[in-house]
Amino acid sequence: MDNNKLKDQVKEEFITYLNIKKHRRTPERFAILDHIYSAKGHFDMESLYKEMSESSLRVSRATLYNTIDLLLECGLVIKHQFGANVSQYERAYGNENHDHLICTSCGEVKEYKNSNLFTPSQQKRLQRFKISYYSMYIYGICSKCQKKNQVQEKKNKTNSLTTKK
Amino acid sequence: MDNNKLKDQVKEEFITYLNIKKHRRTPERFAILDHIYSAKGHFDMESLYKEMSESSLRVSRATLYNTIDLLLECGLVIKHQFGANVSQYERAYGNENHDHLICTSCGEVKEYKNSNLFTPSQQKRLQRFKISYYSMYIYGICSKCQKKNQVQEKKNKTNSLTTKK
DNA sequence: ATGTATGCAAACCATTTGCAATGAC
DNA sequence: GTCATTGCAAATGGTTTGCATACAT
Repeated sequence: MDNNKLKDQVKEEFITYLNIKKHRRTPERFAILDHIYSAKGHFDMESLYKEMSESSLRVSRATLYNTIDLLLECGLVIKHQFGANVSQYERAYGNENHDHLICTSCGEVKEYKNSNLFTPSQQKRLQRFKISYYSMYIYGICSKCQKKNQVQEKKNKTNSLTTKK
Repeated sequence: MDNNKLKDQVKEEFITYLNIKKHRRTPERFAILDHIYSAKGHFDMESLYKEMSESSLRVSRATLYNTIDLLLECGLVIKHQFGANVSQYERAYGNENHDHLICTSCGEVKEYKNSNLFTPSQQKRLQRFKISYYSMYIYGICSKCQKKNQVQEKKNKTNSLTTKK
């Protein structure tokens, strides 16, 4: 399987990072990384905790948060805070580069493939800032909610007309 | 003053929104909008609360949160969650369009002017999503922290050499 | 007069922290 | 053997909520 290759690669990268930082290579840390790279898409801490509770190696919330911090620092995981109370995460590799469409009405988050990187002039202006990754959040109203709103507005109109009479 | 003109404009827009939604036009709501449009840049709820406590019309935290929700909904204020625990806000008008450079090392957030809008082909693909605004967050290491890290790494090297002896 | 909006304080809940026990080195 | 890491449970703190009072309509 192709995903196993990726898993090995990120594990290697994680080990290198742990060695440099002189952190220990615990089974919990590898299990968490492995689990995160078993699926694409967004996840939050609660779902990760529950999923891992049912897996071979159960880990505590504290360890989950600790390990996520390490994975964020070495760039293997990306963190998003779209507007809800819970932070969302996703693996950094094996996902296509994408922006996020966030509906401010229903909260739905959709991925939107968009591979426009920085132009040379932008790169130049950013030269002193070492980019590790970037996130584009596009807020608006999704098509479903637009329709819902239209229906709602029609209702309101009818109501105000009848009440005015 | 030019800013007063903007204040009047956004107040008008807010009134229109309140009327449509049949919300009341309370002095607190206008005071909060006015205060937010008195300065550029980011702010959080705590600083807004403290500043307004010292102003002519004191408002409670509850009202602050209620009103910010309204201002978000009608698009007069933008909300950011850069990674720290507190949400950051900024006024939507009178600020140049800008992206955000967020240093993952020290947490500093810098604005970066960047007026590249969506290309026609992107617009087309987004046609069913009604964009109200978008935020570009660029994570990385700022120049200051890069320097700090270099110094740190040199130290580590020296230490490991001496300990190896 | 009516019912929405405010202020206060308590509740909520994701995340962080303190500490004893574990296990990587 | 040493000390970083884990798991547990308690603490934290930004945000939300419930309810009595105030006030916009």
